[in-house]
Amino acid sequence: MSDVGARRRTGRSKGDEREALILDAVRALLAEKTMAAVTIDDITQAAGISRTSFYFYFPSKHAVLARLMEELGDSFAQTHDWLGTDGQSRDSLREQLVGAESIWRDNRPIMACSLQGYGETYEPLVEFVDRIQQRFITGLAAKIERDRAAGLAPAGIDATTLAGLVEAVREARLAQLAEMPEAEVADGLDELAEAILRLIYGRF
Amino acid sequence: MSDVGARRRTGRSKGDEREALILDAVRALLAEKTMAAVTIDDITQAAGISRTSFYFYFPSKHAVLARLMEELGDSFAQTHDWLGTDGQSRDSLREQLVGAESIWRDNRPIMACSLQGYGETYEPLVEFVDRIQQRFITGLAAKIERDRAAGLAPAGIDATTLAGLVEAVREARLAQLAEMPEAEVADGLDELAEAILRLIYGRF
DNA sequence: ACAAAAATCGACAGTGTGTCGATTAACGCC
DNA sequence: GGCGTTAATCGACACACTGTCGATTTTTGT
Repeated sequence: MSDVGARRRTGRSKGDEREALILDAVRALLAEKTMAAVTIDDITQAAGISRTSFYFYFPSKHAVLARLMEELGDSFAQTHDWLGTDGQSRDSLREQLVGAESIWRDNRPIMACSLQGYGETYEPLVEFVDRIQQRFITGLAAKIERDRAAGLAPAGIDATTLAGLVEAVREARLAQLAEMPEAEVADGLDELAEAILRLIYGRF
Repeated sequence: MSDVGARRRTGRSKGDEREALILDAVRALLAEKTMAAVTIDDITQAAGISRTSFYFYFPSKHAVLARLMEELGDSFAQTHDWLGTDGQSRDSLREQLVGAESIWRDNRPIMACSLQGYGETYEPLVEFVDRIQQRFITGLAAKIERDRAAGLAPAGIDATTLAGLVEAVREARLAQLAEMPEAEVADGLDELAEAILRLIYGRF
């Protein structure tokens, strides 16, 4: 269940348990406050450990957030199947959006941190978020070029740029939807799908 | 040249001058550091005043930023003429974007603060940014509905929602463009205009 | 059982914020 | 041109949060 870092040589338990405790504490705190407002003392108090113990496990608050996000990065990677399709594939797109929205909804506070620009000071975090976005953007750019070559999509905007624009609406809207009552989500996703298709395939 | 707040009864000069000094200092500092990294001591030092003097003029760093932004709010309001047109009016849209981009470029650090989500803790600032966005969104929503009634634009997405999506791409892209060399801007704005038109008028 | 490494602790030093009471400078008026 | 009132400035303080140290206690492998 361990064998994670090179820090502990054998499969210890006490430490990993504490680590999980900290992660949980932060998750819980994030439900009430914004990350910037959460203090180390809040965390240690919630986790029932002492200040110094925290620093034994993580070098800073940012590092905790990074860990929290890493777990999510994998989830998102699994919702990219639409990128593999050809043409509009509206249903596949919708499915992809449904998946992404539910990740957003389930991890609202954590996701919010990234676009609140928290951790602008902490390079690793910025890079990490960037990498996830880039993965989506390059994937989408490839799909767009494929579709254009097949005559399914109009030219007119550089494929990578366009993919970036799509990513921007997608993210902005998912963030909003995750804040809204679940009943309105279905419509919201339909609209978002329509918007994305217009961006890529729209003519006028 | 004064008569601003109710704080000073007569048209003093020393105070206003100092206030301007602080504003300038922050503007200058913002060119190097991010707002979160700028400290009050940085400001007072750059402005050549003492810590307490700063607090005489502004209650906090946020307040300075708010002031800086207010000045910009007016500028933006003047670039909304496209919203009054009917139909695509690509040229007018482009013009509007050119104007907005140049404001962005000239005030990059300040604008960046708002979308870095700095001041998430400071309600007035959040509200202010919101209000500016809302002005654009409601204006655009009205235009969209007008165009739809005239049969110039397809239905399918709630007008206000769509306006919000447009605002999202617009802002995201303007932010990026302001970071790029000026030579690439022209193309970038063409692409952005195309994307916006696709969102509003696109069919497929 | 016993050394080595993991984990915990209390106390400290640094940095940044915002506030207080007191002091100095500027104006308005007679 | 002095004199009260208000603007402006100052140094020092109290507070909150971060991150680090050296010392101490647990845990664990053999």
